Amino acid sequence: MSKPKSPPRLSEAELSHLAARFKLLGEAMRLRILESVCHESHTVSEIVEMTGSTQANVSKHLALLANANILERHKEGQFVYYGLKDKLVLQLCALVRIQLQ
Amino acid sequence: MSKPKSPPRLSEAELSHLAARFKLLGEAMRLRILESVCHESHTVSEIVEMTGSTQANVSKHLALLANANILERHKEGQFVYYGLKDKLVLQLCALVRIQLQ
DNA sequence: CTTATGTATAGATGTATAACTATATAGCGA
DNA sequence: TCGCTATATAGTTATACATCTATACATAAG
Repeated sequence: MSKPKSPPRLSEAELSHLAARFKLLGEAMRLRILESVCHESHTVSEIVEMTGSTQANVSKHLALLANANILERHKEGQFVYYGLKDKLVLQLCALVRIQLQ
Repeated sequence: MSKPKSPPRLSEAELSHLAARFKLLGEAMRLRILESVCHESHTVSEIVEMTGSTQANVSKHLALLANANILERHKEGQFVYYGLKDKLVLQLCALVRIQLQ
């Protein structure tokens, strides 16, 4: 006989990680950055231009997204290119956009 | 002849809504609340007990989630039941959990 | 009505963090 | 070497917000 199947609760750690992931996507500027690199990699300066934010601000957000393995970073000479590493975020955005009609 | 297809950029408003949605999910306590009602509706008191937070705090989060149409709310006598309205958030969580391995 | 219980809200506090300015680091060209 | 450009980081400020305590509101019971 099986137990009354208690729902498989998420651990504290899992919840925190999940929340942290969502929190990263919960900022318009970061979404704009993701949008700007969703098709091809770009340098920081290009992303600054595309998003209309300041260099320092963009650089910080890029670091956050790269640390979370959402973006990949590679250096070419004096330029640093950022590109979308975790394509799944596009699916997430698409799903949520459907939710919002 | 077609233009070089510029990516269909999200409007400011869309970006904000998208970010707001993600931000709602970017809080461990709210995820815990969602988890507690993902199978069946529960009263505020029950959710307070399940989540281990305070009544005031839970009530506030429930209001946020209900206003965002993620939870549905109905009153029965002196009790208020909250239940999952937007089942899509479960898919979102599942997807992100996969991302995190 | 009065009391008890369930839920919501108001106000205060602490913390996290986005964005800014300024500066530091790194690599290229002269 | 020096200067120029690209990127990162440090320090500051302002704001958002999670949480707490206390209180208000709503409903049921006596």
